[in-house]
Amino acid sequence: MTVTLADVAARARVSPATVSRVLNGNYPVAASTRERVLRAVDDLDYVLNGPASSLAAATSDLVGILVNDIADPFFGIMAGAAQTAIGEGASGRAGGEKLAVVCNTGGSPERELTYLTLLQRQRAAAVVLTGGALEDPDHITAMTAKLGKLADAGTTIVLCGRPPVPGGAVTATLAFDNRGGGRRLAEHLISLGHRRIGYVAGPGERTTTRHRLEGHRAALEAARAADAAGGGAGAAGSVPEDQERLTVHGLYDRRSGYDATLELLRRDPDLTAIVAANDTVALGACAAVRDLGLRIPEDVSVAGFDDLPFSVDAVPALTTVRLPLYEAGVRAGRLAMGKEAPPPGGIATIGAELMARASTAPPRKG
Amino acid sequence: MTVTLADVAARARVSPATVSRVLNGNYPVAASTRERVLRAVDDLDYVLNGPASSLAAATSDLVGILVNDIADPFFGIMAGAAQTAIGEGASGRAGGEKLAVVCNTGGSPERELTYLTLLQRQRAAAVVLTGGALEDPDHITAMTAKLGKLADAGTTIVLCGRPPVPGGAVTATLAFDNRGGGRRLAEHLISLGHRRIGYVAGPGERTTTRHRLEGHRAALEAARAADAAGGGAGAAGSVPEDQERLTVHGLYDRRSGYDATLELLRRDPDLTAIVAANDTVALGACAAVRDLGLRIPEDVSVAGFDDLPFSVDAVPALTTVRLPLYEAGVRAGRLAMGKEAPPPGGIATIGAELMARASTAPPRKG
DNA sequence: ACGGTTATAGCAAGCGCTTTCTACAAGCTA
DNA sequence: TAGCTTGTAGAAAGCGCTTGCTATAACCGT
Repeated sequence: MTVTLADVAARARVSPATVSRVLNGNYPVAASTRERVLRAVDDLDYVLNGPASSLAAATSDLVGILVNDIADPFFGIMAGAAQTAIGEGASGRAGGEKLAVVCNTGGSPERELTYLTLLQRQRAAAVVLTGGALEDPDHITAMTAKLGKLADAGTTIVLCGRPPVPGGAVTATLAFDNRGGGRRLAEHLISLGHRRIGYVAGPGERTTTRHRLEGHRAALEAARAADAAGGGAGAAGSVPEDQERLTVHGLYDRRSGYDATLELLRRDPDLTAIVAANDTVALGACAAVRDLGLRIPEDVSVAGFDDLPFSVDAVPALTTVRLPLYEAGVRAGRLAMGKEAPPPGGIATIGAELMARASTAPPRKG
Repeated sequence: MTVTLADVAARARVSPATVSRVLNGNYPVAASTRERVLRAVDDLDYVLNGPASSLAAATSDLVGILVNDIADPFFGIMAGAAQTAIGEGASGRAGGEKLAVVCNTGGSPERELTYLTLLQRQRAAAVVLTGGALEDPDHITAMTAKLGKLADAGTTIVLCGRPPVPGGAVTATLAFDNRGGGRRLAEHLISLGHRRIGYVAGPGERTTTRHRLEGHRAALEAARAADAAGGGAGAAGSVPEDQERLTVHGLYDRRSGYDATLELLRRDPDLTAIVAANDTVALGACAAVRDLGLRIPEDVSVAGFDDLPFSVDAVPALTTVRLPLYEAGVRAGRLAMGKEAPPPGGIATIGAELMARASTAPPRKG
């Protein structure tokens, strides 16, 4: 049968209690005894029974990291960083190691809740939620309740790249400045002279989508006002009134970017720029623009969001908004482990930086 | 305090045993009783104590999926597919749900073993190992031993995209035909007329790297023989003897591709094609080729491996070798859950398909 | 109407660990 | 030397669940 604590104790000629204390390192044990125990552990090739340990201690070493789409490097980078931050610094022995695991919700609210229940069931030590949240009221209610229960059970909760949740259950929130990013990207295009800008948005019910779009619209609004104040239209006409018409929602994948871009350019062939929900979508947008026989950026500028690793290698290199995904992931991991104090108010906003590259340029003269 | 099975039992006016049996659905319970229990569960908002359950049942509902690099879509796609396959088909109630989690080893052998120990400790129901294995003898020994112990403890082990492991501990192996893929890619270039082909390999100690390279070399060897038989050099000279000189090892990232390509073209400016370890590396290779003022594919053809989603949008579209990552992941997940019978001999080889696109073309004459 | 099935449900013994409380030596102080 | 504190280790009571075995009705054929 499998080796148990008692077996180790017998071999080391100590009590099970002593073995437990050596393994957990939370109680003074004489050096000689410790050594004897450790040798017995090695000799017998003992592996702690996690469930038994968790049952007795009423907590486990499981840390869950929830992501919307594990195949998307946006999440992969954050999750990997968090997992690294959680795993490292584990004291060599059985003590410190946490089991940092990532759970892929696929963007489904049901699976998100299921995973949280499963983690709750395992008495997870901490949970990190990444990516934009769904804005469905029922889901928000359910999530708030679930997070509250997790917090009550002693689970640390950290949000990474997702807006704050009311209720005090969350230990720390790292929110991305998606509004600011959207705004800066639009301002960049405006300053280049663009006024008719198509927008390929992500799923409409996600906070990330909404915030980026809000920033975008705000910048356009400001430009319209400025143009009006400056006495009429800008370099390339004026900002269209009906922004809804220049917006198409899709998923965060290439195909959506392709289809939406075709649709946008059909609706308004005079668009001089396309802003995409993220870099993957932007790639699809580029393909669509090219398939229409247009050049980037001479005929149409294209911009993305996230600055994923492949974006700099796109041709032309993609103008995008950089989010410090890795750094945010590391910080989230550290916060989940209590290795770092939460920011004041529990909330920190993480900046989004414009990366102006070759895929955007001034529009051709009318 | 937290609600326990006993609380539910009391409220439903049954014994704890009955509640357990309702929840697990592995024992006949009268419909009326079941309903009463289920209502009590809902009323009290009861969540099973996983550790207690696992301790008593000597098994858990944890399924671990190990990946080398979670930020790489290659792994993300497989892991996501496996997770989906494992999660779905869970009978609605507390019964079937497995907690499918992915663990990021970062390619480190130590972390790989650590994760396996952690999963062993949790009495994981199954483990899926993805990606190429390390060829270090010590690590192989340690892994074989560890997998043996896991198997002894009743954990199902499935390999996905990794060569078979001797010893019988593994339930099923899905091996990618990396050799065949490497060969077909080289044959494609050879048939286009290329003879001096640079190779940007992955980390030398990985099976995937070695197999792809072996396929590549075999095709070149065959071409050399054919050229000789056919009376001399082919369209663009003959296949160089010293293939080592045309091979540079790096990591699976863009930077490695960039650096290695500069190095290759420095060593031999007459190269007419570059084969990269994977698509990400190929992107870096493309950037290097361009920075040297050369055109793709007119001056230098470039090819990748994996057919990641962004590859079709590269400019020019990347010639690559498609691996059915999603399908393989699903199958691995189903095998891990015992939803599918293992292939004969426990091993299935998964084909690799050449995707000839615009980044490869015949070399310019002489 | 009665022994024998069959369908349900309860009893109680663990599963392997953690941790409180207690016990025992030593090493001090006074 | 008596009486403490301090350092170290053991005894034992659970943690909350599963499951083999047992008990009780209800039901059957004859």
